[in-house]
Amino acid sequence: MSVRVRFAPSPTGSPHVGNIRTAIFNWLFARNMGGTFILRIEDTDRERYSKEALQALMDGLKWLNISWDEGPGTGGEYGPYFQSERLHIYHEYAKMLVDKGYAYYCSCTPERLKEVRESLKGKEKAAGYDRHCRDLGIKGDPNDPDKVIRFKVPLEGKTYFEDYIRGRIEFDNELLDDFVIIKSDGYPTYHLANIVDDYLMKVTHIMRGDEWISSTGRHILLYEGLGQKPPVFVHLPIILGPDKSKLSKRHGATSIIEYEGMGYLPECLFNFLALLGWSPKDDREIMTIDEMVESFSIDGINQVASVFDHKKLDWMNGLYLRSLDLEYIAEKAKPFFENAGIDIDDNEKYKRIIDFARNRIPNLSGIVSESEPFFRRLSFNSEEKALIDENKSQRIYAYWVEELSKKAQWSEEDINDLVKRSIQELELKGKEFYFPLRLALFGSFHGPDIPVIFNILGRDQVVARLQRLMKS
RNA sequence: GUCCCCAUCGACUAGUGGUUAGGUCACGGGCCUUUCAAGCCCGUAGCAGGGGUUCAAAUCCCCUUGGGGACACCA
Repeated sequence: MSVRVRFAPSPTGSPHVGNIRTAIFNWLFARNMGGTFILRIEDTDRERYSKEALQALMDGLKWLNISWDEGPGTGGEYGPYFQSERLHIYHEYAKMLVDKGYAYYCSCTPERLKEVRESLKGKEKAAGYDRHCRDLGIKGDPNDPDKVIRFKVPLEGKTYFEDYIRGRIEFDNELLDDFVIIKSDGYPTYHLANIVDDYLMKVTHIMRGDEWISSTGRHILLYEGLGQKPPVFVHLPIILGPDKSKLSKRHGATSIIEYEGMGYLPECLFNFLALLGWSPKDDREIMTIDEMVESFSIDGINQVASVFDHKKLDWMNGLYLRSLDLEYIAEKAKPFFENAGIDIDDNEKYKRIIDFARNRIPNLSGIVSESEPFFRRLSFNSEEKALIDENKSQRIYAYWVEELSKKAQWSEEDINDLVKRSIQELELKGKEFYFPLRLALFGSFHGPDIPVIFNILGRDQVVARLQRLMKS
């Protein structure tokens, strides 16, 4: 049987790297097995639903090149893929569960529930609900605004399941409460919608975050109620912040949209996230999508939560920045220059600058400040001015202006020769030559090699920059 | 508090009874070099603790400790 997996996010916020990592694992698994990757939108929480979040989510997946075989915009024979459009289906199954005695209507008010929870606090075997309506035989309809439908959890016994990477996990039924499956607004809870959809969409493997383990007992019970065999469960370790607590806002960026904004490359983020909790079991780290698809396996998934290490991300992104096609990087960098209001119409010059700047930065957000000296009119502080005005410096500038005017075309070799000649003829030490010259051309003591600067600026610009600083 | 999950360098990980415990990031040192990056080389650093099982345990079992997650008409 062909593998079918799904990524089922809830559009309630910006796409979190933890969720995206789950998407990556599912996608990789589907592609590796030649199976189907489904995108299903779990929008049953109307309070927290956000249209922007949905858009950001789909944009994020597209940015990372994660395509879905079935889902919004793509269609598929098991749709619709928005849970909000499947209410009649959940109602049908909920009614069936009630009819078969697996569930019941409950008319307890939120106030009463709160009181019950308070009174149960501290008790040893405290479940959240006291089963007040369990045997009242209340009649109703899923749409009734004053009733919910609850699942009738067996009072004793154990419920267990076999996790693919953790083995057998079991729960005491008496610790589970009669959880809600249809809310008073007629929408299903995650538990019901999830199980019904996975069953109807013929999902074979559920790969989801670790935090779902404790709910899985309920899900197993639901499958039993439906008379179905549950799919394979694969619970993924979660991603932690540097302080080892669940990765969240206070650890800095958590949304992939933010990473895009900071100038991380999708290729890198995909690679990095894939390696968080998964290993190809050899020493490879930098891998293409195809290589990851080729070597992906559930057996390579770790059961340990992993810390999101920004420093390693930076290293990896720098690597991608330097090794990917120049045209591509230049294209990705454009928005950063546009935002800074820098004119990059001279495409050849622009690309030379990118080629220089890209190997000195961890992400594209730094590319503007790195290459800015090539665009703006240089300014100097008093210390720098003093060096510029020194006799030795002035002699260098004059010598270069004169030499450069002799011909129009200068190769890298020519410039290197000129550098050597200058040092000899003007009888200077290395630093006495390089510092003033680089300062004049690049505005800083530190920076690119002289031939690199020359190559980017071109002869005329170099001459112009020198002449501006010459005392006549 | 209750239930569940987890435990190899600071971080990501390889390791499935016999290894000098390997790789990567970070860190330290060196090389290259006019400088800053990049690159290359070398190095520091780890099996949480305690009991078993076994000729042999990072690997299997138990306990302790530590960390994490879940306990909603949210997912």
